[in-house]
Amino acid sequence: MALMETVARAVRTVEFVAREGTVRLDDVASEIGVHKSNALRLLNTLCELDWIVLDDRRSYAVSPHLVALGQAAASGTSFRQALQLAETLRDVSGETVHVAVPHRRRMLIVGRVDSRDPLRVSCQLGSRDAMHTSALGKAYLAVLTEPEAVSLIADLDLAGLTPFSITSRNTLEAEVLRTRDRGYSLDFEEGRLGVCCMGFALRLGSNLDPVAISITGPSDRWNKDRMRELAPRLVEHVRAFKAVSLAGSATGQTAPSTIR
Amino acid sequence: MALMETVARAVRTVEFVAREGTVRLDDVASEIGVHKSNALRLLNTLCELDWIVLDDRRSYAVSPHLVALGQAAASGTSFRQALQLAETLRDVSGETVHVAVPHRRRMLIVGRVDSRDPLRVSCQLGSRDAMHTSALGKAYLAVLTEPEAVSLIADLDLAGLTPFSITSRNTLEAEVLRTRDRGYSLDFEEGRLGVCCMGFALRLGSNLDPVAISITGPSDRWNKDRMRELAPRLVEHVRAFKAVSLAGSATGQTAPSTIR
DNA sequence: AATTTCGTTGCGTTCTACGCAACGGTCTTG
DNA sequence: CAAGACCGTTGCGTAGAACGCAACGAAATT
Repeated sequence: MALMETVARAVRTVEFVAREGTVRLDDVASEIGVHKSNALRLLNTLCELDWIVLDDRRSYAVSPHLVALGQAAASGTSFRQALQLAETLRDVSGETVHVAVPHRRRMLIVGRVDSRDPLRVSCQLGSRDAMHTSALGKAYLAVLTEPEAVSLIADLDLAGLTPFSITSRNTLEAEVLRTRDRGYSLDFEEGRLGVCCMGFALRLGSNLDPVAISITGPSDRWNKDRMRELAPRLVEHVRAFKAVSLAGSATGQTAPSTIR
Repeated sequence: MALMETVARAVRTVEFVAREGTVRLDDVASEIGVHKSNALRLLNTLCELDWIVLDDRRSYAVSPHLVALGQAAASGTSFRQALQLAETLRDVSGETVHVAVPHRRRMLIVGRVDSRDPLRVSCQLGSRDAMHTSALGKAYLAVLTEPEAVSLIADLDLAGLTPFSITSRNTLEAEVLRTRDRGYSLDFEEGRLGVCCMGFALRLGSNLDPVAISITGPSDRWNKDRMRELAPRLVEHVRAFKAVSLAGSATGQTAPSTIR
């Protein structure tokens, strides 16, 4: 499988610009590792295609049109399904529900259904949580096979974020095992003080990366007791959803995507 | 200026997949106009770069990672500014405020601040309104120079969406002139029955496309009287914002006439 | 189990993308 | 205000990548 270099460079360029917010020509050239004349053609082409814009004569930024692209990605069939479950879980728990996928050893938040309570926890779309300090990450690790999980954990940087963070590989592996038995993951102020989470993971597509879902709330009310009280209902909703989802994909036929 | 074909093909591929939701190899090949072996390499490369995923062994979809990209685009400096103004206008008017940019002869909605009223109007991010039937479009047309506006209007498809839609070029040009004098655009059920809008446009970057902002509400309460009542305050907020924005970005220099 | 459909691979050729180096504009410094 | 530095831009030749072709192989369909 031969990778197309030019495409890779273009993609890296767009991601670089998006990450930096606003960049200059030489920045791109050095980041991508090409001559500046080539970086210019790359940028010119991407401008022509409306993916990048000249912010101020000599500084480039990503084009607003990419917002529409991201929106399309968030409206994909898999996500529509996941968000539907997320809404159910929000209604049952009353707390904010996040949807995330693994990305570069972290969990990338791609969807959200906010709690109706004014006092709530809500993460920004596009932000990325560490695997070992979030219910999202631990739920994801728990649906992987044992060797997959172990090798992934071996690659993680187990930096502590709060006094409750797991910082040892052995502890994390044991926690993942317990999560697998339990059927859902937990996070009591491991990622952020005052914030607790409960997480699930599901495989939507057959060979698609699993998706993680977490219920996030303030530690005052979204605590161990409350979770234990709601766990059976929440687990049941996830189970039922998995059954429907699998049944739908088994026959191969999902709803035809009518866009627009 | 030579355009890079491979990059263009890759971009067109991504946009095609995003538009369709889920596609097969041959679809891409015929859409892009290349041999299927080449389409395969394109898709393989984009998969490797995590921009596209295999949904089900033989159907491709856009990757969730593009959500993060779109989010980055929506967090750009220009947009943060525009959304800030949008929030002010929402608070003053009580209605939903949309932010849009021109894209392929339509107005692409890239930002939104919702009304706090449960009964509200709210357009989906990424959707595209026609220019001649929206306050967004008419506000945009009004900040263009006369020849620019005329040539753009000449290219529009003036299909009527409601009995109140403008469907004649002369009427539209006259309306744009009146909008320019007035300082804001209006839309009384021209795009959708029961929905009224009031729009503004501003140039944020020096040679960036102008951004349009509209205040959208149900015709029952967001009517001519209410708009007339609030117009002075709203216009003043927009004016003040423009002043701050210009002072911050440029030395007061107007955009060079040559774009691209 | 046979047939068709569709994704995959190797190879040779063409054309594109790349680096180089010189040019010319704009912003900075003495 | 002038001299210099900086940075974006352009033409050109070449190396190498991208492309089409055609055969292969694995599913899906009958």
